[in-house]
Amino acid sequence: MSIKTHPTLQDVAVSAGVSTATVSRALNDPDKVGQAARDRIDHAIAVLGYTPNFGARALATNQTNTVGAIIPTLSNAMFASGIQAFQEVLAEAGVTLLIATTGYDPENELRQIKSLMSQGASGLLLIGNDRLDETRKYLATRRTPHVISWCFHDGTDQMFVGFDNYAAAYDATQRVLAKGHKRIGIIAGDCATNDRARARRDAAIAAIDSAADAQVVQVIQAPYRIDAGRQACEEILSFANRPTALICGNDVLAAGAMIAARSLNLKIPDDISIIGFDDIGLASVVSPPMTTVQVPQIEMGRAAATLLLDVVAGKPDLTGERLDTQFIERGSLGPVPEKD
Amino acid sequence: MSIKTHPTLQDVAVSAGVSTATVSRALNDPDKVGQAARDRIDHAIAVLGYTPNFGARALATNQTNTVGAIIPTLSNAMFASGIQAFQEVLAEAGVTLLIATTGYDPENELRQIKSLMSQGASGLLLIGNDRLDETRKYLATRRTPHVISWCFHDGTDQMFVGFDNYAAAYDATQRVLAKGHKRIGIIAGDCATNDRARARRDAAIAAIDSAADAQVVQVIQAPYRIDAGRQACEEILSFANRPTALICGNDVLAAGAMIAARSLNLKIPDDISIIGFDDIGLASVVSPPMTTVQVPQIEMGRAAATLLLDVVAGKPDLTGERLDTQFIERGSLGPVPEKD
DNA sequence: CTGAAAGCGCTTACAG
DNA sequence: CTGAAAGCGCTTACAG
Repeated sequence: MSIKTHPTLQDVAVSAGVSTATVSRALNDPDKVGQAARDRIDHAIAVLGYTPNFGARALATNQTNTVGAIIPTLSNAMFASGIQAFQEVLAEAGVTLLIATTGYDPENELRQIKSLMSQGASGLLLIGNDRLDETRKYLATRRTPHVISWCFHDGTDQMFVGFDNYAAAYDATQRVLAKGHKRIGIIAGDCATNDRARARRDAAIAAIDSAADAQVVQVIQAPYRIDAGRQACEEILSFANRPTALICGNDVLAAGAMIAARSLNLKIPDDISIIGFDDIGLASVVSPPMTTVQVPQIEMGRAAATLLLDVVAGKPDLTGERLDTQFIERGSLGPVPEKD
Repeated sequence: MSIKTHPTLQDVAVSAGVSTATVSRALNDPDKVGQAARDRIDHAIAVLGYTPNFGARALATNQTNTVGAIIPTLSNAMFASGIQAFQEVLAEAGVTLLIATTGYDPENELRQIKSLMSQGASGLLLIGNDRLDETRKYLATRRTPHVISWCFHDGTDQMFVGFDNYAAAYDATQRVLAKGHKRIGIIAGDCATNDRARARRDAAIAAIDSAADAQVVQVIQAPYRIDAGRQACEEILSFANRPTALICGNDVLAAGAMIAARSLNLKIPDDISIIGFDDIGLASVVSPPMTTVQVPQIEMGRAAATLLLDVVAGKPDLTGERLDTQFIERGSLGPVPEKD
């Protein structure tokens, strides 16, 4: 028995007694083909188990029906849900998702961009606005269709579908200040290559600074991992003049901080308030439930997909979209302790 | 200014004063090309900003360097981490990941399989062993290289890289029984199209049945969402003869159950023990920390990628891999209440 | 409605 | 080390 390689359009044509052109039409534009021919073709396809060859079609039509997403990590629930929504919209449009992760490394981002583009991606979803100059140049010179998400900025020619991290964090910090907290600690994400983390941190600092009598007790950076948040929190709480509130770069960090606080026998929020960012599933499950900033991930993923599809299709007059976040007050935020 | 379409191999060849064959060699097997020619070619590539056309290359070589993963959802932390690891291994091997989700719908799985295959995936990662007969036939007749993960079965010709859900859940249930619990409730995942959920449920029931004096108080199915777990738990706890322990299909369900128990003023584990499955990040963050079954997701993702790459490469004598799970005892499991 | 034929951009024996 | 040329499997004007 010989190994039968995949059947081609040609095989179908022969089997159905028509030309390859007709088979191709039957596949892509059935109305252009007579009923009789169509029936024979359908039958031949079924019998042969024919599937179109992707490369050949891509070469002939010069389009791949493929789009790429390059994200820091899939491990964060934050991105996972957004990408899930992103993918669903693509699937509805018959577009396939290529995915790659960078681990927050800009060099890696450039590498993955090149890789996905050479794999035929006709457009790209990128996260955040921190990237190599070389990457910007690459994107610009090839006019790579792309949409940037998880952040939003005005007055650029970039297409953003996201939210204003700075504004959201500033607002959240003001809510904390409104509870009377004067000494506040900040556990920021790794800011080096992460503009969202930086914006959140800077906003918190700015808001606190602008409140006459409040002060930033300490700012620590930690990677987005529970244990890192825990460790950072332990460090902050070991200081003499302990803060009464902790503002964290995201929910994962805040969850770690809550563990640390508890292990030091501090009551949340009686002894210390802790707030996160993102409102991932975990936030409402911990106890007390976590005060955080809700990011419209699903909506963002869907909107980004829709826009990217439009960009790829070359629609004119496209603009980005700024989505709203929402401060979610739950049990982990309380008034400043009386004794203070 | 005319819109310059992407430069081709041909353009590079002309610009470098060589034939396309030589440029192609310089790209794929540089040693076969003289230094001088190589230099001119590299220069031309840089100046022109040339990127190989994916479709053409795929057509000519009959390989795509692309692999697909079709998973129920990206929203569950469970899959996200495993897929992340899977993707990293692929990236190291220069292979790109196509991703699609099914929402636990078998019809959708088949659709996505066809879609990714027609997009040129040279192999597939599939989750679990529940699927349409039609899907099995499709996979078999085309000899689609694929690896099945998140479950493991002996004595098939299928390639599994996963763990034994039944054994793991059976073991976990025995640990619960060993604490003296007699009345046990089960909140299973949706079992209809999910063999892992079914195996976990059946194992729990079997283990309880085999314990002389223990009984299954109730079995409820719920989709893997926190609110669904919460609701299911409320329902179970509303019965007169309330269970002293709750075995949940996964951590998400267990987290919901913990919220419900707390809202009914039941202390965990003093009044009721709750255990989950998967050991996602959330499990160690809730309080009390959740007793669960740790699944080696990272390792599983990596192993699945390695195996799939081998399968695609046509390596002989390949076999699946059964990974071990580990029962993680944390605060949410306690002895049966005294008063009982 | 249908077919013959050119062309998409690469790779790869085959010759030299 | 290098080039001419065929071929990969489709699509799509062009003609009929």
